[in-house]
Amino acid sequence: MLKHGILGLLNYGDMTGYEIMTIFRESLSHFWTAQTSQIYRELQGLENEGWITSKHVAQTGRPDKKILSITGSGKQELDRWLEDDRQFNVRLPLLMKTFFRGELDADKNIAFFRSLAKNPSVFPGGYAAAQAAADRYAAIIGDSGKALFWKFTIDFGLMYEKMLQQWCERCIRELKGMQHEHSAD
Amino acid sequence: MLKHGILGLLNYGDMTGYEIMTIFRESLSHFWTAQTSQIYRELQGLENEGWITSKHVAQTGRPDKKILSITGSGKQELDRWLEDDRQFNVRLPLLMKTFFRGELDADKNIAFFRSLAKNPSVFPGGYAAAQAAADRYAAIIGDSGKALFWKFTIDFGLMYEKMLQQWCERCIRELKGMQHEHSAD
DNA sequence: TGGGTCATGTAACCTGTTACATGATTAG
DNA sequence: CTAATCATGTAACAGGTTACATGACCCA
Repeated sequence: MLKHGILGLLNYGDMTGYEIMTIFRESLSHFWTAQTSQIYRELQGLENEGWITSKHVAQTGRPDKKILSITGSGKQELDRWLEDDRQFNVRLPLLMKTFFRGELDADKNIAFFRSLAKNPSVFPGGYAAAQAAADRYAAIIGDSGKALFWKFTIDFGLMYEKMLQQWCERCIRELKGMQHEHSAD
Repeated sequence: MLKHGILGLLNYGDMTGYEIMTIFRESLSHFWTAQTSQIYRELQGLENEGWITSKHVAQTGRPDKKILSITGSGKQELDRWLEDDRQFNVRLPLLMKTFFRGELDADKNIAFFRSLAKNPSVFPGGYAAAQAAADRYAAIIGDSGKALFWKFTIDFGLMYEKMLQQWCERCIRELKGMQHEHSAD
């Protein structure tokens, strides 16, 4: 996944690993976490596969850099990956923990859901910042059709956050209902 | 995550690896995928940590089995994990692909969102089956407080699916809007 | 003089994926 | 007779996490 994400970014234009990292932080990181070290490792993998090539550029006053470009076979691989519509493996750590929270007492659980509803999980920097970053890059990419899909992922994040809040409220209501039943015994 | 999920299941009562696997398929697998082989590997890890113990039971007519039990330190570890409310790493493969779908043409993308909206992603066996499994195990666990959290995860799945459908419809509308603009040129 | 930016990684470890392996009993 | 159920794994590889490493420039 990450490998193809990086390939997708390089498809917008040539970049250094450092630039990939900074764009990644403002875009893909909203739905995929990765450390800098992993990005550099994946870049080596992409080069080994022949999907990207690199050009060493000496600089004075700042570190030398490696400019990376997608190759023809890299573009082909990106398209192949995009066309593959199989379902993806689910992985929601939040639910894994929720599932077993019956071990903890109701007050702790209510506090948990309250804090979850309050803290934005998808855009820690806020929706506006995410949208601003998307607009900034849309101008660079210069293709409104491509930028639209960036926006779609931001829309998803917003809708997800709203849904999460509703779910939290519902869980809190049901937990409070249980508490009442108990005190009525 | 998986390690602690297995620990949580063993906290309901003693089980064999095989039983963990079957319960897993009807519960945790809705938000976490894992192969049988990984479950057995994690079980070895749990035993190495001293969080579970095993008892070999010889059987005639069917394979011998290993009955697993959570230990005191295992229960402690489970609680420690549950109390740790740090945010989790996000990982939404669906959005990774969506982000770059601008490479494909609008018709393909509309078809993609249509199929996504139609096919239930969280409960491939249907909501009713998931709920039935939860009820069945609730009777076994015999603790309505714990069963409530199982239900919460199913509620989440339902709300997520509805949200996903709305998102798909919205994306389709915007893509169609773009097509109109083009044909009006 | 201290922190942020630019710029690159290595190493060890842990977790997830894919493929393979075995074999008896029981229900249709 | 054949498929499902019970019951256990190993091996190799791919991908993600954590910790560590270097160093010059520029701005406050």
